[in-house]
Amino acid sequence: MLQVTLPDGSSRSFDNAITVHDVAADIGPGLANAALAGKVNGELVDTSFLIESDADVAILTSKSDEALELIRHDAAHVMAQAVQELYPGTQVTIGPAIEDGFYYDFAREEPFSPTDLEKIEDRMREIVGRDLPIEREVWDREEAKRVFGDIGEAYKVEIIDDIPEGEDVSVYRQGEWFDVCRGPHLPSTGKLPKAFKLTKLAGAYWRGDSQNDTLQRIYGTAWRDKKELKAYLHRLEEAEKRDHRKLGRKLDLFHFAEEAPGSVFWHPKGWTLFRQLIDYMRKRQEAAGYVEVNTPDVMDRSLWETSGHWFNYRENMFSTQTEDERIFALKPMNCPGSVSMFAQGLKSYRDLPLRMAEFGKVHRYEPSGALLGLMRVRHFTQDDAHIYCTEDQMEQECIDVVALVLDIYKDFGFDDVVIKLSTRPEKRIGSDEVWDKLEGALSNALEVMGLDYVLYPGEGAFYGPKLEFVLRDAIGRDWQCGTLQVDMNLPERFDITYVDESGARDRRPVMLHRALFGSLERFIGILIEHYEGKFPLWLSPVQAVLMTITDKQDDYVKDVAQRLRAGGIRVDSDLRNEKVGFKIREHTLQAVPYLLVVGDREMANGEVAVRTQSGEDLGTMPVDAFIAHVQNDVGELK
RNA sequence: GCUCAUAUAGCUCAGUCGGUAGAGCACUUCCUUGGUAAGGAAGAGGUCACCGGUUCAAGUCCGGUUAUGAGCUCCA
Repeated sequence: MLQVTLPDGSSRSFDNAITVHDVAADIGPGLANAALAGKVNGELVDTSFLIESDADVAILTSKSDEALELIRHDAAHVMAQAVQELYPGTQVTIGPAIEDGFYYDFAREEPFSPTDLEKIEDRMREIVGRDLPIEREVWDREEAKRVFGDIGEAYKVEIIDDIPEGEDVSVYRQGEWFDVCRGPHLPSTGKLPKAFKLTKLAGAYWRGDSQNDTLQRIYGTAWRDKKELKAYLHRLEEAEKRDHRKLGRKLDLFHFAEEAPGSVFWHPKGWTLFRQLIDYMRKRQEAAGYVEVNTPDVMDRSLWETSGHWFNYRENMFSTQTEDERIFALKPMNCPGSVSMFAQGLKSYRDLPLRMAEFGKVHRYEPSGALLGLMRVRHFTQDDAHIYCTEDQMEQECIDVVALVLDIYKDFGFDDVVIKLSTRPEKRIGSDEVWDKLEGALSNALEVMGLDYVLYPGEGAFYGPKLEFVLRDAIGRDWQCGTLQVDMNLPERFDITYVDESGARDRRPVMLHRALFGSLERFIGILIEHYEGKFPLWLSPVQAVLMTITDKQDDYVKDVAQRLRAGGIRVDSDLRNEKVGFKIREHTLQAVPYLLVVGDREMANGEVAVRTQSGEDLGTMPVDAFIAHVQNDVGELK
């Protein structure tokens, strides 16, 4: 006798051991047919899993989220089978489910072409049509290695070697094809919904290590049904319209040129945006007790030797040799300049915490393949700051930084920001006691504030742990924007000190590195996609456009434009010989918040007719009333 | 840096089998003076990314370089 308890609390008894499928069949034939997998005592299993003692059992159908993962994993297997049928000699490696889909990495001399993807997709549908039962087998480890070795699957042999001793080597078989896999899987290939699509081809390194062989990765997406697939593809299309590179061109914000890869040419409108953000940050920082400084862009090699960059970061630095054979480098980071600044003159404990901000332009020679629009550039501006404080002050300073960055993000509508905490890496400097202190300062700050975070063990910088504040772009890529790092290394290297209460001159401050936008370039890239180019009034490069109906209003409009500018409004005038409908359309597409139409009537009354970007008609109002309206609308952010 | 792809007018793109390049929008001029998402006509605009090769002939085929894109790696 064994008893099975279902999620609703009801239970069923069976005389002998039974499979998950049997349990489903016992409940009803419809469920037996729909069952894709089971959950036994919380563990995901195949429908063929044998239940031998009392257990909590749930039947998973395509409705559950876990089933969607199974579907994607199965799609990867079906793809691998299709690839090996079509291209014999291709080796399989790994193929997991990922967000929205799956991939599989293959080893094959000849590259796959985009047309191959169509063939593979067709073959996948055929394999689904064959409705091959998917069966789990447990193999002897050495036997498994021999079989996979014999058929030339060298990577699989490595994978089998990596399965921990004592764990089963499970092999899943579908028809002639089989693969080492932990599972679970669907009962048969016919259960895989024909709602998948192969999306892209890419190179990938074996085990994610650039020292290893390059494999060919095929990405696909898979869903419960065609409707979901269609919705996903539509979502992608919509996201593409938000692409900051497209909008940057359309809205005339910036461009890139071949001569300066990874460096932005900011156009007047884009630079206005940039300046608004700097003005905003400056105000926030001043209110938070920061001072602002500026340090040189080009500094002598010796400074970079002291900071450690010359040895640890040189391949990422732009350097230059002058006529007198001195070697200078463009700063890749602001910290060494900041520390030099701190070292200037005598500092007292009374000066701490010293919060020193700098809008610093940094240059990093990033790998060519890493460049991406505004998101990853070689020349960017950080809203950087370094906070020098005592160890006792460190935690409160961390709390204040986290509170400030989250509050600032809120002003842009980023309410739930992903926070990552990266801790001590294997290669590091400093004692474990110091690391305990540094990591504790960061994690305590988050915990005191009741904030969730994701832990990335071993991902910290060699000199200290870091917090990252991550924002997502239109197509779902995550970008680190804000960052907070604690550092006891640089103060040591530069031997900076302060005088304490007792007059001792050799007290070492702790140093916090923080950037809130992170890079202005990247943050603007995120903002463009976030707002789809329709910036809030205070950020809009052009806040209002005055447009005439006929040339009789030209002089009046020039006069009104002067008054609006005097009122602090960024305004353009459109005096072109075009119909007003044409002008409305054009400036609406340019996402100008206020469109001001001026005809004879407005001119006679000293008014403007106001229309918003969204098409709302605010009617006519005197010029001063409009200025007041805008000033009110911009609010405190300005 | 690695794998694959792409590069034609300011922008978006077409260009078949190798035979000296085309559209729409934008731009300029003219007509039109029109009240809330595209008025009309004409014109100008290209060393087909760059370097080399094959060929009687290259935007088109081949090789290299650069840049860009997707992903990988990296991201102090």
